[in-house]
Amino acid sequence: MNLKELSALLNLSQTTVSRALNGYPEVSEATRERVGKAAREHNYIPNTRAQGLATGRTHAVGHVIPLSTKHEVVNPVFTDFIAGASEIYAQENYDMHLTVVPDTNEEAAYRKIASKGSVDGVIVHGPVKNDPRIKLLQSIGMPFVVHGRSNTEVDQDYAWVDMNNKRAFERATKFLIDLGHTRIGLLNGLESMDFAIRRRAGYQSALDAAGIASDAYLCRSEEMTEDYGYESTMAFCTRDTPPTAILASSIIVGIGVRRACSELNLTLGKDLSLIIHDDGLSYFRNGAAASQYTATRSSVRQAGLTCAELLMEQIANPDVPKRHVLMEAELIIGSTTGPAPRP
Amino acid sequence: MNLKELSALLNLSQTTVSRALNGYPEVSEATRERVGKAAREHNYIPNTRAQGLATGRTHAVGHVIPLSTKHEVVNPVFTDFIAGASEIYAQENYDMHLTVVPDTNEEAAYRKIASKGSVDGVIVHGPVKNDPRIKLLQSIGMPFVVHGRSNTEVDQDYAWVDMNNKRAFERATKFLIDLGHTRIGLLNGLESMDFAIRRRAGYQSALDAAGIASDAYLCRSEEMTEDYGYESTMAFCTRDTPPTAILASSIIVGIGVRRACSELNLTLGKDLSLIIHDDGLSYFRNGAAASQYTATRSSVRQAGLTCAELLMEQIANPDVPKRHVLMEAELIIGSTTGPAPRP
DNA sequence: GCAGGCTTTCAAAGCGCTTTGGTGGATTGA
DNA sequence: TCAATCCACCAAAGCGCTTTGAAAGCCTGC
Repeated sequence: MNLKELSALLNLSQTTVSRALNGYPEVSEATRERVGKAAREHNYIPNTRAQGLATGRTHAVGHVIPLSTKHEVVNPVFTDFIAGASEIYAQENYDMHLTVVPDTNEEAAYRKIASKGSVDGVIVHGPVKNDPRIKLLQSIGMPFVVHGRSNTEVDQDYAWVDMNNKRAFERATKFLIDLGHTRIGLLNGLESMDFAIRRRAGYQSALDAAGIASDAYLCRSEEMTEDYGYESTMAFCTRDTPPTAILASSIIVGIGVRRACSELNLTLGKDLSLIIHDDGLSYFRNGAAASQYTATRSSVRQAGLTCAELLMEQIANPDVPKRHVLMEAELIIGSTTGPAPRP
Repeated sequence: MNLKELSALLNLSQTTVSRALNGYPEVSEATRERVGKAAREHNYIPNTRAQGLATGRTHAVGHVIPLSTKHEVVNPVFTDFIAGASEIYAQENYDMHLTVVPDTNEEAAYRKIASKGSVDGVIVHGPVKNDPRIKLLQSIGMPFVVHGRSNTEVDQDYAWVDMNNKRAFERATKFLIDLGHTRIGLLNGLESMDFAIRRRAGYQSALDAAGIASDAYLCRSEEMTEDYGYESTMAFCTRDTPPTAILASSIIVGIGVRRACSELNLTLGKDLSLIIHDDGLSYFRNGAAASQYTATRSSVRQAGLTCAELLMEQIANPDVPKRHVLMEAELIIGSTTGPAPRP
């Protein structure tokens, strides 16, 4: 059933039917109801492509996942972000397009997305240092919101939603230092990514403030898998002077650390302290059990929701000033931290 | 830059430019090259909406996530599936649309997707028993592939890709029985879902074969979160007669079981045996470490890839007979299983 | 030298919608 | 009663592409 058929059925022009359906005032209440009823009865739904062609609006947004960050799509953090965003999309009747772009020619990919005209705006994932995509999207003139930030050298006139990564990791590190730890391992995410750079900076800043020299061996940077946590802990603990505490960039890495500990017969919070960053992942609740992790917590689902909101806002009104949202993480005290063991 | 502008620039008709770009034979090699060059130089990319309107093809597929399965989007299993599928999409230059539909009016949602005309086909996730969506999509006439199956009462003429869930869980249960276990807990997924029903059947069938009565208390059904594994194990083990073995539907549930064990000071493979189903999740490799889980293994990423392939096939040629792919799981022996402890 | 057949190009219709710019008829005010 | 206003509706253009049907130009071969 299309507009033409429906209007023929009703003995009305396409114009009138279209207006009736879209709530324009120049239609009598009587016909509006008649049209609405018929549309419902015959399951009439406007063809989005045609609608998009005519209006220039697609009612869809794109999420572009660079393949360069290895497999960001499969990152549970990404998944929870998407879930948050799609709450807004469902509500606003927007579609979500997922595009995985190979890193070979990212610029071309974004240009393509823009000229294909299949989305009204995009969310930029996994910003790196001085991310070229920002300038690119600005020049193309496509509305976008960045999940995270790029560093400050780039023109700041873009919308972003970020967590205060530096502050969170600074606090966590300081918390460990206050407990007497001096050898603190950092299992960071990929340090090509902006968030990881900031976390590293926070960690470093707390060490500096306490006058503790940092040990390059204790700082690792990888994709945040369970295995990464496991392998790193195993490597750390077969060393002469293992760290007495570890800061892990994700609960998933933390799970790997825990597995290594149980294999090595170390008790978390006693033999080894652990603080994780808790994104509030739906499948990995860091609840109030005896084994709760000490954590910096900030909901990535909420971040997704906020990003989507900002994007909707920008699409609706492109001239609105670009907003920035910086979320602070809470510090949750669990059972995985304790005073540094005496040597 | 659009077709009109481009053809004006080249002093050619839109027809010729379009044909040149789409590889039609009735264009001289000379002009084809001239057109191709100009298109590249001016970053001309056809507008998908217009192309879609004209051809009836969108070059996009839809993944519809029922919200009824609580939050399937955030299920890491889903995520890995998507990653596999998008490999094919990237290769075939297809877009992926993600739609989260509230379970209130699923039928309407699918109809809507069909008439909106924004996708050429869909992948059906999380089929339940006697899933109404199958009949619906068949009647609408939209190409689709089901990840999983619905039970056999439904007309079988549809394409699906599934893992042999029954067989896998039957083998795993038998493996435990052979080790002397008789009280075997089952931490199943949501038993509204087809896959969970089959797993349950496999479990039951092995018990029956061994003449072991099943204990309703030992069978649980929930969303496969880490917490579910943890809580269930805690509940089991504060009982008079706890199970000596557990079968968990996902590595994530298994991780929760392990956490509970370390909290309860139980050694996996000695005090409690555990077999998980391992979907081969990218962020949770069940590698060859000392703590490797005994598992039934089948790559969900591969399943995603295969689903996408079948869908492409069907879109290209709707009259092709519907294919079914049934993947067998391997049984991997790790360190989390051992003989049943003597009472 | 010209009908017939190729090759290469084009104008125009159409995909399903929105939107512009009317039009005809009822209603109002003097 | 007639011009001025409104109201409710409509025909047609246009969004950017593909595709049909036709035509122009160039070879053939008799």
